[in-house]
Amino acid sequence: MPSVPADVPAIRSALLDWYDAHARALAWRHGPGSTARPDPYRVWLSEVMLQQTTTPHATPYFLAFTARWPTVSDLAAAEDADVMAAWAGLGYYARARNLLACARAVAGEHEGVFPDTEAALLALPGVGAYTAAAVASIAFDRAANVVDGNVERVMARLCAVETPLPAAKPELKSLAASLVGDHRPGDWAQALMDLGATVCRPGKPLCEVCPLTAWCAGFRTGAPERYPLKTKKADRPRRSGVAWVLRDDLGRVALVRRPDKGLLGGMLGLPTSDWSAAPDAAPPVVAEWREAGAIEHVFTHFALTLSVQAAEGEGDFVWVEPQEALKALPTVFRKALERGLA
DNA sequence: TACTCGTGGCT
DNA sequence: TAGCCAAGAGT
Repeated sequence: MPSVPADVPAIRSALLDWYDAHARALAWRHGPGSTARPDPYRVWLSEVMLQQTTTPHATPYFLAFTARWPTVSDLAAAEDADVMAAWAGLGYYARARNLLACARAVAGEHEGVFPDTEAALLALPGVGAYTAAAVASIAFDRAANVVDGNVERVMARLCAVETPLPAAKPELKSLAASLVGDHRPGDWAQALMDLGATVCRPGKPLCEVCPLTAWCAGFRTGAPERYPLKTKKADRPRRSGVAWVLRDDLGRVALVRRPDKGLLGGMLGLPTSDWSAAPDAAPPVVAEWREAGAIEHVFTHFALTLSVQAAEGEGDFVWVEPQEALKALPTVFRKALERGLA
């Protein structure tokens, strides 16, 4: 078990100084050391959007959501379909369902005001250990232990942790906890994450500009990029199926609302076969189907080839104008629809 | 605990 | 190009 970093006050001071000079300007962030109290709604919304999602990808969604729903009460009053459509393309759609559930819990059970403790935040839908700690520290100035993938990597390098992920998670969290303090908790959390994102990067870390090299055991090994160690992941299987692009005499596209649970849950989608079926699976309605090609899409745990067939016809579907459908669909269906319309 | 759950950019 | 990776949560 690696020891707690020596000289905690010096490490904290060095990183906070670095943050004051190098903090990134982000849509949801006030300047470092700002006395303006961040809006908990915006902090929470940004943290949910940033779960497993890059800043460039999340930023336009954050701007669109805050423009359309300026407060948590506005979001709580939104239609489910509008929120799911606005989330389309961002991925991990359970986040959008939980986002609405959380907004409605805050509006209905907390009088529209976000709770200001880590424990109370943790009880909200879609708010886990990371997000509860992040909102508590950034929005409410609580000394919470904010641990994401960046922080895990920084700790693994700083302390040269030889245990591979994911088994090392408790150890890395404990190391991060030893550095948390009451001074500028929100800035501390963001400084650690910014350092991981821009300096202590997964590949080719920029140790020459890092404020922590004096204390970094990984740096002293000469190969800091080796950390954190990881156990090998299983190979990604390949699946296939058929997607059907059916258009009525007005040119509208036939869509289906997917069940709330499971892949792409709660989202609109094209009618498809099972994604293990042979390409001759039975179409949803009788029509003169023609081959329109195929699309590839890679999910987290499998790769998918969808053969696309197109036809004109009628049936019991959600009929949507093609331009609207393209905006409201998850990427895999957007790709298939574009192929079917071509 | 281990698996499910998206997407796009980078190497 | 095929894998890696990103401010994780729910089950």
